[in-house]
Amino acid sequence: MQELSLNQQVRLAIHQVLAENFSWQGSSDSLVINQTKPEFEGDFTLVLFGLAKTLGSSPDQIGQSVGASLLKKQPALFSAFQVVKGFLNLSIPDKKWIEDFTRTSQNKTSVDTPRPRQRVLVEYSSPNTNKPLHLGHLRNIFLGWSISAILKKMGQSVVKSCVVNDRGIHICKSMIAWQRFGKGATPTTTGMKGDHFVGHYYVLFNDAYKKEVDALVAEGMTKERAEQEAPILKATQEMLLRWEQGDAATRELWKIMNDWVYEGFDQTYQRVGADFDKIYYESETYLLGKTFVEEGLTSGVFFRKPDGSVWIDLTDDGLDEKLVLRKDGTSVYITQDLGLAQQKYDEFAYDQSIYVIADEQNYHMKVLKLILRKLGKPYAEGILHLSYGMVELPTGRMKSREGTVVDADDITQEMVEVARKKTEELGKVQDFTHQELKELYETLALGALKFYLLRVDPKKKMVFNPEESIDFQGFTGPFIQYTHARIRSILRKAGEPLAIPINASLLPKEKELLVLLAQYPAHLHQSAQEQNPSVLANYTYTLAKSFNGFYAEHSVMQAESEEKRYLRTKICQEIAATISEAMALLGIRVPERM
RNA sequence: GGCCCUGUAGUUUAAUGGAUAAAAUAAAAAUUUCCUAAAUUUUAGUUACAGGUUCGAUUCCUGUCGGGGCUACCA
Repeated sequence: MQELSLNQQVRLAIHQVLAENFSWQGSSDSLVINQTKPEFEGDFTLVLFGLAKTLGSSPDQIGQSVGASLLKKQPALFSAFQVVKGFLNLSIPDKKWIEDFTRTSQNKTSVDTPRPRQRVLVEYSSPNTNKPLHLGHLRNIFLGWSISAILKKMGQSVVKSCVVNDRGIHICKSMIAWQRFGKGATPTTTGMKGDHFVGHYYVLFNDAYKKEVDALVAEGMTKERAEQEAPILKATQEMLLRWEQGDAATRELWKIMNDWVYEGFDQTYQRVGADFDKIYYESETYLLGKTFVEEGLTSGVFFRKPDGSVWIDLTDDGLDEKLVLRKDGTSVYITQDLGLAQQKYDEFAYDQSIYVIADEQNYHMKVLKLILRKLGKPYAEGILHLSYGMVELPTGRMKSREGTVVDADDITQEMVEVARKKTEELGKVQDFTHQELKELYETLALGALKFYLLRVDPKKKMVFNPEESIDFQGFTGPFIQYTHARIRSILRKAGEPLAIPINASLLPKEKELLVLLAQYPAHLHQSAQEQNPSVLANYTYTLAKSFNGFYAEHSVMQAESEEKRYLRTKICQEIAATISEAMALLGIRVPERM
């Protein structure tokens, strides 16, 4: 049988006493038990107000009664209590903390998974193939990767997938521009990374398009009309049509340009540590949804308008009528997604299908799930939109057409430069080989970048200021990496502790660390449950911060006694291991030295 | 217009309805004969506004004002 954590032991004990003393019927989960605020004596705090109401007794009376009984019944678990203004503060003896610490550190794998193993599909990073990745994509990638790692850690079976939007008007724009302005240039002849190369032609398209629109407007056409009539746009639309008809030349150019982009994407993915178990290409899946249209018409979920287009009426659900098939018979975005959802289910029989997509698509995802539900698809309920806020600049939203995007490769390289500069200034690793230095810079650069994007609640939009760049000090990845390197440095010298002294007393800084370490599983669970890596990021930072306070005040190697040296060495081991594991779940490596 | 999200120190972010709202950064200062000063310590500064529910509201509800997104026979 698995032993209970301290937290659970306390909760259970309180529950038992309440049942005995007051015949209380509530569940132990409904008890509000917090960590005691530092300005009060104690470790755990039971909030009494809610109980006072249901028990018809004063908070003070309940607190006194429960406190006294706990002390009497479980003197090994509780050493003291105090009732302050409706709060029952309970103290746990040092011995108990150390016991719990040694037990959990010996039994590291006990991040228990009570829930049955589930099959989870996580889709993240679904780029268009007409331009390179930017900072927003990075947030998406890091989130998706991290949540996959966290769910795996919780014992679930995770498949990471990616949908490549390789087809459509956007890539045709780059193709047209390349035909007209490219003069046969390639990434090789220009020395450009493939995705940037293709993105360059996307920009050229927009420049040319804008010029044509302006010219038409100057001739007296309205802007709306001009935007539809611009010859280069017409040409693009014709190209898309030829693509759909399977025109060989069009398909060939399309393939060449997409391959250039993939080469570029792959480099970026590899550098930032993104990987996928399954890649879907829109060009191979975009027709899948059409079978749904027949099915929906038959079952009466969809209806056909006189012009031949097919719709679904969602007004009863507070939404609009939504088109699922154009009058010309071609399918739209939502229809493709219906088909893809089915395909994913056929292939992986998932319990849960997570889509990591920006919150601008909240409506779309709501509709997707709703339609599948109306069609009676059993897997509809497993669909989950992990909606994240977009990364904005101080001036507002990033716009690729206006050239205000923060490019993913650029920002990564910038971080590497910062890492190099700082490392050289500090001069702590002058014995590193060229290769070791290179690796260190990558580790630090990506640590800074990933932590920056993951420390914020995914649901919230975030603002990135290119002027200020990303810090290496304070609430950052490198801060935690540095803390890890410091600990490892101690451990290289200290060796293995021979015994952990159960009866040692704890100094405040030591105890603080034990308390924090005991909270790790709870934070891990929370971040999995909320699908929110920032919980883990915040926790890890607090742990590192707390260690640095300890480090400044106490010496491990020169401890007051051998007993203390062993205890502190053990604490160092556990902190390092926890930091390392938590950071790994965020996709961040931690160095031995820096 | 309709629907959804959002408003916390100068700035970027925390806080299952719980005690005196917490960090970082920017600012001012202090700490290296001692395990890595990418660190630590100290000082000053915040819940848009008005109501309501509650023993208790940053959190829940209503309204006002600000910001954003969606509302395509684009993806």
